Amino acid sequence: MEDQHQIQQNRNITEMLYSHGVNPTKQRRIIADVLFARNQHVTADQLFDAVQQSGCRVSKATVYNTLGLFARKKLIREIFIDATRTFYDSNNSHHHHFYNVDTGDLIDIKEHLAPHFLGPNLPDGTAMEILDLVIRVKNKSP
Amino acid sequence: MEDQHQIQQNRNITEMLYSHGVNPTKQRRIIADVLFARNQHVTADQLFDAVQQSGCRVSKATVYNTLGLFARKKLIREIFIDATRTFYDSNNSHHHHFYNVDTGDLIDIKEHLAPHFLGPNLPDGTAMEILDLVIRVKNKSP
DNA sequence: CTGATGATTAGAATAGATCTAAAAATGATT
DNA sequence: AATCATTTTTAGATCTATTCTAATCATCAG
Repeated sequence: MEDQHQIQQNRNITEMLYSHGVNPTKQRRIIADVLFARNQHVTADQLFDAVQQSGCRVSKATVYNTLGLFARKKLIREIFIDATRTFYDSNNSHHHHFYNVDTGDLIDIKEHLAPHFLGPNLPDGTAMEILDLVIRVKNKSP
Repeated sequence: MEDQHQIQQNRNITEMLYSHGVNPTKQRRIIADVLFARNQHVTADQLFDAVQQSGCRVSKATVYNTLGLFARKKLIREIFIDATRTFYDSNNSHHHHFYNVDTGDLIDIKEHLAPHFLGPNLPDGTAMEILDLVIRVKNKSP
């Protein structure tokens, strides 16, 4: 039963990698497995630890390379909080984030709430510090 | 005439520092002078170079400390592009940014354009890569 | 099997930022 | 002016997230 579920999970992950143009190597499947186990925000370091804990051995360089690759292939999103905090978000759907500068928590903003920033929709017990919006653009190919 | 303007500029900067609760020391005035000479986006490193070029000597540590202080005191804004790119924006008014991933340019978005992101308002010759919105909140003081 | 290509790895290297401890400046008090 | 406390600056060391390097390993077409 568990095995059945695990096999299904592996198949899904392999599919997902393929469909995003990522060659599903062993390490990439391990990393994806941990990363997509649930929607979550992780740092490269946290993910490295989580992979270790799962009993598999993947080097830290591979974790960094793979997260970069996944982000480039739009499997996941990179979120730059500050110079020492880069999160990876396995939830690929259109949404934004609250970041609590006191606690370091990164919290999802449901997309439909986005127009209501100025209303009373901040997380309980928090006040807005600053809203930073960066739109990354790229040069149009000619 | 130039001197007169410079004196006025210095007075303005001293005022500005005071009014934001920053003790206007020599180095801080030098840094503010270069930083506010025009609205601009600079990295700590670029600012350090610019200060050098202006003929004044301020250590790099002081540049970092001072930029951090100014940001904390809301004289300027910190913009985190990625793990190795932190910009400081001397334009304190309410606005956002385009970042060109190909060129590394940081370009202002006029606030009133913000609701029209999806329209044809991107910088010429560019296409949207990703829109990242992070709202930084802090715990309400009890 | 053989060679080519791509992936992974450990550890070194890099770079932005921060820390440290000492020196210098400032300012208040006598 | 001399003393003391406080703040600021500084050079250099240190930290830490990330990237690089060069060697090894895996995969697969022929």
